[in-house]
Amino acid sequence: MPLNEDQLTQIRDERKEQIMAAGLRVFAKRGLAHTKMSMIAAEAGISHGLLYHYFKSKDELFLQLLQSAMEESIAGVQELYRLPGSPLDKLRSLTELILLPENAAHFMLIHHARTAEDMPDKARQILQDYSMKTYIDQLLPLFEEGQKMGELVEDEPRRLITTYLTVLTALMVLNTHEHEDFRQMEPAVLLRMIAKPGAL
Amino acid sequence: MPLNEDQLTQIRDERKEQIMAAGLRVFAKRGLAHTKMSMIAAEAGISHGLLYHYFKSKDELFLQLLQSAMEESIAGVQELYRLPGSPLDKLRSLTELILLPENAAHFMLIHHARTAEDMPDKARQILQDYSMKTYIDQLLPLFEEGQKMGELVEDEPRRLITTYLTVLTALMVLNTHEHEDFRQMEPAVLLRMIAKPGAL
DNA sequence: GTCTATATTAGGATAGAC
DNA sequence: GTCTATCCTAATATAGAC
Repeated sequence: MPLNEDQLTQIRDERKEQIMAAGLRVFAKRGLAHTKMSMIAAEAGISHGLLYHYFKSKDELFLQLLQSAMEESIAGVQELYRLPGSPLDKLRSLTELILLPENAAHFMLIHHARTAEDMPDKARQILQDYSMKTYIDQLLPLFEEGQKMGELVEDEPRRLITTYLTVLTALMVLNTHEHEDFRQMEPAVLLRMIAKPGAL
Repeated sequence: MPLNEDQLTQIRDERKEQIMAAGLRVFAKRGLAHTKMSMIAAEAGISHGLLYHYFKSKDELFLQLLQSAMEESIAGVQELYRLPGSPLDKLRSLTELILLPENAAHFMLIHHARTAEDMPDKARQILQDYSMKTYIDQLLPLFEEGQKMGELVEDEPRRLITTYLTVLTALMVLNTHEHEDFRQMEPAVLLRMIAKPGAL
């Protein structure tokens, strides 16, 4: 018996999800240029040609993944404000969140988009839409409150946020390549950069 | 009049240096797989074919560059002991050294070797020869002295060194892509991770 | 919807002229 | 010692069979 409209739609949606999950894993590990479509096809367990049935090109697949990775990372920061605890507690949560291995693939994808030399213009556009400034603006109230409460050092807040985010960003990149030389960071050590000594 | 033996040797040495300098710049930026031999030739201002006259293959050129980058980074750490000042002063110098833009290319080359998926076995061998353990062993006396003097926190020293080097390594990678979003780190902020509050 | 050819181009490596 | 022309493989993308 033939498949009806709904069943076909469902198959298509499932396939697309399956391809995007596979694409995220492979792109995160190897970057855009060095990922072959055949790798993604193999990772997703489908044929090479079918990939092109769902995504017009390698770039298009990458761009869709980048867009959703950016959206999720912004949403992650916004979530902080809904957590209980002091500003320092929330920043500890942020630190843990960023260092979580499950999240590494998203961050790595963004890293590749930021650093690869031959990114399509569309990718640069997406990166600009969610620049560091976006994150700083979101975190500013939290840092200012932490300083008022005496939990955080007195440095100029935007500057302090940039510094801390830079370190976290750097670590999440390293974090992806689970290299035995580099240890899993303890949030407490990192927080010493921004917290008043007594507050930890 | 024909060139004599010495002059030919000199031309060859100069060319080789010229190629290696160009190769370092391009490999550091783009990695092994994504660097085309034609890019290095263009950067060095010579033809594609001449490159192969001096280096058997792309891999061979990369491996020679990796080897010397590793040797120089180890030598840099050893230099610390010849500097004047307290252990904390020396660690401040190390931090500055690692964050220096002039050194970024070397570190980036090593980073690519560590993270790319398709590195030749020879590269993995070189990386093992100069693993994190090498650096830790070199820095251990310095950290122990710093702890004895009350300048550094009391954590287990090898663990503390690993943590600090991991952060520095992560930053030097980010440092390479001079991205306006990420600010140049101030050593003082980073040193808060390892120094006793009073010592800074 | 899915697969197996196939066209096409890019890039590593070599050969041979100068 | 240096360059240009060429070979050859790998990988993106498409066409067409099922």
